[in-house]
Amino acid sequence: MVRKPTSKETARKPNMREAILAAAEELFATNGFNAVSVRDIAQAAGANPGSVTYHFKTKDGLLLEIYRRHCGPMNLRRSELLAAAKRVRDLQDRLEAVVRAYVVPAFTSGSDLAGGGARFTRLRAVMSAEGNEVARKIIAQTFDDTSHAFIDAIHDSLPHIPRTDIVWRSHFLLGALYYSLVTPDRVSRLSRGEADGNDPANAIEQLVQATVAAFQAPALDQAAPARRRTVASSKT
Amino acid sequence: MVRKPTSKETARKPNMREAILAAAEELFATNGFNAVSVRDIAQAAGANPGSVTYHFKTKDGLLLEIYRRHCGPMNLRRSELLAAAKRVRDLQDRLEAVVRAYVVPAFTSGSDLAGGGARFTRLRAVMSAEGNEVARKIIAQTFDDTSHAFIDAIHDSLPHIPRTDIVWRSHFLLGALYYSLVTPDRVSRLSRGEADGNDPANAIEQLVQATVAAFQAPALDQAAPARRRTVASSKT
DNA sequence: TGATCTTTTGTACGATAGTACAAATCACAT
DNA sequence: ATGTGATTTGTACTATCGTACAAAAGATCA
Repeated sequence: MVRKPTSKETARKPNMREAILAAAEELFATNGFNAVSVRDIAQAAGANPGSVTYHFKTKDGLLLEIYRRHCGPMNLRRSELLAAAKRVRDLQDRLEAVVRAYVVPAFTSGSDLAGGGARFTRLRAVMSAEGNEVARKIIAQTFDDTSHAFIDAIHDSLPHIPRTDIVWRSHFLLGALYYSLVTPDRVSRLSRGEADGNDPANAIEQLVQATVAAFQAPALDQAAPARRRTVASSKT
Repeated sequence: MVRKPTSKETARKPNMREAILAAAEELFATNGFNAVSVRDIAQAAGANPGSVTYHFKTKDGLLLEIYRRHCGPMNLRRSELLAAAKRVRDLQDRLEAVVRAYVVPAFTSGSDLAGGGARFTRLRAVMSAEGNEVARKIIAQTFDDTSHAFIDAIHDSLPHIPRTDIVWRSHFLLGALYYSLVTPDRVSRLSRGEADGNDPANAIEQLVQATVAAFQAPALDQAAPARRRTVASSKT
C-alpha cells in the first residue's frame, strides 16, 4: 500500500530522516554519545552532515528525537503486558508474568520501532552510564511512572515484602537487564561457549527465572542487622 | 615517619601524579572517558595539562594506569575473602559468604587505593558501557580469572545448578552491582526517600540477599522450554 | 654554590568537533 | 513546463581536542 505523500514529507531517498535516526541509535548504543560524531552518523546513514543539522538542529536534538520515537510505544506495550499480567490469579504465576512483562519489551529486537527493542534499551543503558543530561531528564519524567506501576504490581504479588526491598530488587533487575544487553559476549566467554549471551530468548528466560527468585527472597529486616557472621571483615 | 625520598620521586607538590590519577578517576567515573578532556583533569587536579602528558604520555595511558593501580589490590582482596568464604561449612552460609566476598570489595569506598572501592567499580561500569577498548582488554585478561574463581566457588555451593545458569546469574549480579553504583539516586527517588541508594552498607545487604536467592532459583532446564503460559504474546 | 636531573609551565600545532549557511537539487502542484 | 517549497549538498567558521616540546622552576648532591 503506497500512500501518496504530501509535500510536507517528500524526500529524495526513501526516508533519510529515518536512516539518520537508525544510524545514530546504533552508533550511540555501541559507542556512547560523546564518542560518536555527527559526521560518523551522517556517513553511516549515507547522508550529508548538514542533513543532520537540518532535521534535528543539534546533536542533542537528535538524541532527544530517538527517545521520543521509542518511549511512547514501548511504555504502551509494557502497559498492555502489565495489564494482562495483573489478571493472572495465582500469585506466584502473576509475579512471573509481571516480571516478564517488564523484561520482554526491552529485549524484543528492533527492526520495528513499536516494540522498543534491544537496541534502544542498550542505548538507554549507555546513556545512563555516561550520565547524559538529556537522557536523565527524559527518563525521570517518562520512565518513573512505568517503574512505579511495575513496582506496585510486584508488591501486590508479594504483600509481605517491604516496598523498599521491592524497589531495590527491581533496580537490580534493570541493572542486570542493561548489562546483559551491553556486554552479552561476556556470558559466552565465561561459560566457555556453553551459553549464548546474544540469544534474547535465552537471556529473557534466565533473567526472569533469576529475578523472580530474587523478588521472593525473604524480607531484609532493617531491625535485624545482627548478621550471623561477617566474612567480609578480614582486614579492617 | 618522613622517609627521605630518592631523586626518582621528588615533586613540587606532595604528589601531583596521584592528584591527577584521583581527579581522572573521579571524572571518568562520572562522565565517561570521551566526555572528559585532559584539560578538565588537569584543572581538577590543580595541574598543568602538560603534566598529564609528562606522567602518562597519553590519555589512554592515564586510564591504563588507573586500572593497573587498582586491579592488583582489588583482586588480591577478593581472593582473600573468597578463600575465607570457601572455608564455611554450611552450603547455604557459604554461598552467602562467597557472594559477599565478591560484592564487598567493589563497594568499600575508596580513600584507600588498596580496597578497590566504589569509585573504581563505577569507573569500570562506565567504561564497560562505553565499550572502551583499553578497558575491554584489561578486563578480559585480569578479571576473567577472578570471575571464574567465583563462579566455581558458587557452583560448589550449588552442585545441582548447571554451570551455565551460574554464569548467567553472576552476570546479572555484576550488572546489578554496576547499576547500583552508577545510578544510586534512582533508588532513593523510586522509594520516595524511604531507601538511600547512596548508603553502601544498605546496598550491599540488599544486593547480597537478592543475589543469593537468585542463585538458589531452580535450574532452568534447557530441555524444558515448554512453559506453562506465555503472557508475553499479546501482539505478535 | 653550581651541575644535573626531575618536574612543571607555557605555548603551539594539526585534527576534529558541532554548527551555520548559501547554493544546488529534488518533488510536486499548477 | 515552470515556479515553489522542502531537502540535500558543500563548505566554512570557531572552539576544543590530544599531544608535543622548549623553557622555567625545583630538588639533589658534589
